[in-house]
Amino acid sequence: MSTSSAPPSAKPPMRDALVAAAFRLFLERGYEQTTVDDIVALAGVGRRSFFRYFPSKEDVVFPDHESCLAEMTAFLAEGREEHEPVRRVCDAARLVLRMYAENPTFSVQRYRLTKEVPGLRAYELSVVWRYERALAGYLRRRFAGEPDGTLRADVVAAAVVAAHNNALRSWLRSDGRGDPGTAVDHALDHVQSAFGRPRTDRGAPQLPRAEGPEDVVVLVSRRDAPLWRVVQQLESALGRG
Amino acid sequence: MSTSSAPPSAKPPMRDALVAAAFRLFLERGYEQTTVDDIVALAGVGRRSFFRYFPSKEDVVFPDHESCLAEMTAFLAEGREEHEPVRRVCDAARLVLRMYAENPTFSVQRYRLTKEVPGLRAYELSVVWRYERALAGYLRRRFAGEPDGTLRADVVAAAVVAAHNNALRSWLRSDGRGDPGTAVDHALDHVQSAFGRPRTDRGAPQLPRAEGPEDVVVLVSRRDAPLWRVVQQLESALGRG
DNA sequence: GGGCCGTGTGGCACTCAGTGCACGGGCATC
DNA sequence: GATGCCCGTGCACTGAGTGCCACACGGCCC
Repeated sequence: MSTSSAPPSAKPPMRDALVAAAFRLFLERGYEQTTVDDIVALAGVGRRSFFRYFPSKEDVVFPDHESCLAEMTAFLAEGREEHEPVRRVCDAARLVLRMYAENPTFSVQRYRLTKEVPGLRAYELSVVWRYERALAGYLRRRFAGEPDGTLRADVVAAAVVAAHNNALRSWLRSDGRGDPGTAVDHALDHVQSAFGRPRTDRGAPQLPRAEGPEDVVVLVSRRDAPLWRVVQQLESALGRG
Repeated sequence: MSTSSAPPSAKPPMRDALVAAAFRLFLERGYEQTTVDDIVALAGVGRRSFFRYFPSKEDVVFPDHESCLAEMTAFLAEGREEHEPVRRVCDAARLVLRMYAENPTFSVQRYRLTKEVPGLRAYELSVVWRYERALAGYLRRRFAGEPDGTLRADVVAAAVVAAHNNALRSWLRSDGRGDPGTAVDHALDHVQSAFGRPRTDRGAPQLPRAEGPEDVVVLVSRRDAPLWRVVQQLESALGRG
């Protein structure tokens, strides 16, 4: 029952006690109405110890993001060349979803807090920003050399984060009922179909082969037609999106 | 010459004096090494007056974003049905660029500050977030009723902001030399070509007319070819991108 | 002119987040 | 048992932000 026999990433019970005490007070009297002294009094520890575990009062609301960010960084670092870049960052975003889905009630409580308290919202933004920069950094490396590589990397990273958050928030608004996975998959598919450029064509292309005339599309367009319309017609001609 | 005759948004000179004093100190000894007492001492005003004009120490670094946000909100509110939505939010983003471009040296100084100081970075994120929510709110209204309308709205807004910031930051890194407009236009074109689906086709399309065979492009593609490659070929065939 | 406002400003005291530092107690090692 | 170390604690301090009151200035009515 003791946690003292787990050398790697042993969870200090004190940390968890602080988080529990903090959330109890935050929920019953609000974040700003709760002082750090209140928290440590309820947890039965010294005030100084709070700041040993959490650099700031806001950090106690997001106790697991630091490790999740490290997990995402590792996941992106171990990415191989054969991974399609956009697909890879979508999978990385799913790591964050998994963390939220592991503790639905906790996630919903935190969501309600961050929605109400401006300071927590700002803090969450800086956390999300670090995720986004991790994704963008990975994409920049993968797109290196391509024209507008960094631009595309930044835009795709932002789109992936936005899609992920859109689905995540809608799940959180529903009190964490149901499976958030399918909604996030759908949202990320949306982004992937808009941006996904398989890079596998440099190695083993695996491009599906045309097998007959019915697999060929001929598009006739005016040169000065708006590109969006051409793409729109092209999409419907190809039977997509 | 007096400002007493301008009831709406009359600029108190005290506000400007505080901003000037603050930046002088921030630049010469750093943001965190400068206290609010230092600022008010240099500006020759009382400490209490500082917090009359700026709700927090961070606000003095972004003295014009509040009005710019109001400007953007008004710009989006006056948007007509005939405006293509994605195009409209791109134009709204250009309002922010214009604000930065109006004071290049100030913008560059602020950029250096926000890059170094984590607290300012977090504050800037919350400002950018409000811009993004304004854009997303507009798009949600325009996409209302469409399947995945809110998802598309959030993703497009995030992409527009990311593209804008990508170009803006590269301009800021170059010490504000040159014209940021073309880079931002290019970045936003990138987003528009990925997402732009004009709705004008319900009204008067105004499609340009082809005038001869040299204005016609014929593209032959396999039906199962990756869309991105087809678009790429299409772009070069049309002489764009 | 002498009161009566509303507004802008300064001063003061206070709360609270966050930090530096030094102390004390367990705990392993030699 | 002495040494060093890690962890938790108490204390004093800085600095941001707030509430409250006093004061000065200008107009306005009586």
